Amino acid sequence: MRCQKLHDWEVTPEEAERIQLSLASRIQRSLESRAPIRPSTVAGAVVSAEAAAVAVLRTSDFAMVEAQRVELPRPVATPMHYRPGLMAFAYGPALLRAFELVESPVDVVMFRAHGIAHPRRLGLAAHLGLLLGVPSVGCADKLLCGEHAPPGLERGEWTPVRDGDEIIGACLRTRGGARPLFVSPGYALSVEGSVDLALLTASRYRMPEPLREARPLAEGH
DNA sequence: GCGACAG
DNA sequence: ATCTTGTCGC
Repeated sequence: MRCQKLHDWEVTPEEAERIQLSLASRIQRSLESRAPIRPSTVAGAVVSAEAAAVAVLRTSDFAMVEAQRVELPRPVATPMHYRPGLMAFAYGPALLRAFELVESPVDVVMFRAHGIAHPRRLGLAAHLGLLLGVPSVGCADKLLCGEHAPPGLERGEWTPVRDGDEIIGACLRTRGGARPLFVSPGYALSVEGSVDLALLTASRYRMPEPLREARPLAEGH
């Protein structure tokens, strides 16, 4: 996959936040097109302290058709250097190198991170979706910002995540009785479209299949 | 102002 | 990441 270069990655935290604010307006425009998506392939992208991994799955049978892994440069993502809200600046370069290795066509990407459910509306999933020019969704275990009511216990039930007047994501029950997942639009998808994609890709398990496949690639080896 | 804070 | 609890795989 090819990726657009819109800015430097080696920047101060203050500069990183300015970049996020300037890119967030492009995301906003991309969310206006709320065409329902019927992907034939979905990629999952996961990072760990050691590596970034991308797994490409076919939606017909959820078989993995390609996997790529890139080790992180040693000093970048140590806990000491990680800042909530700036995750993309810690892991973005390695993730994009993994995407550059991907040869298969990818219709949509799911990230184990937030999309627009972010203090400046540019979580890693939104940021990288924009640079890749591919619709994307963020799927996280816990909230970074915003408020929500607890969703019902049945699979498919969800409540909006709100920050002030804005709806920035969904608290979604992807599996009955299990802890909900926080889903938010990345690039070129609405909240409803993001919920639909999460439910399409997660059936037996709480976590969407592309992320379940990518996780051990990022951690293992 | 203080603490919490995606991975 | 790290900790704890609830998720997940047998």
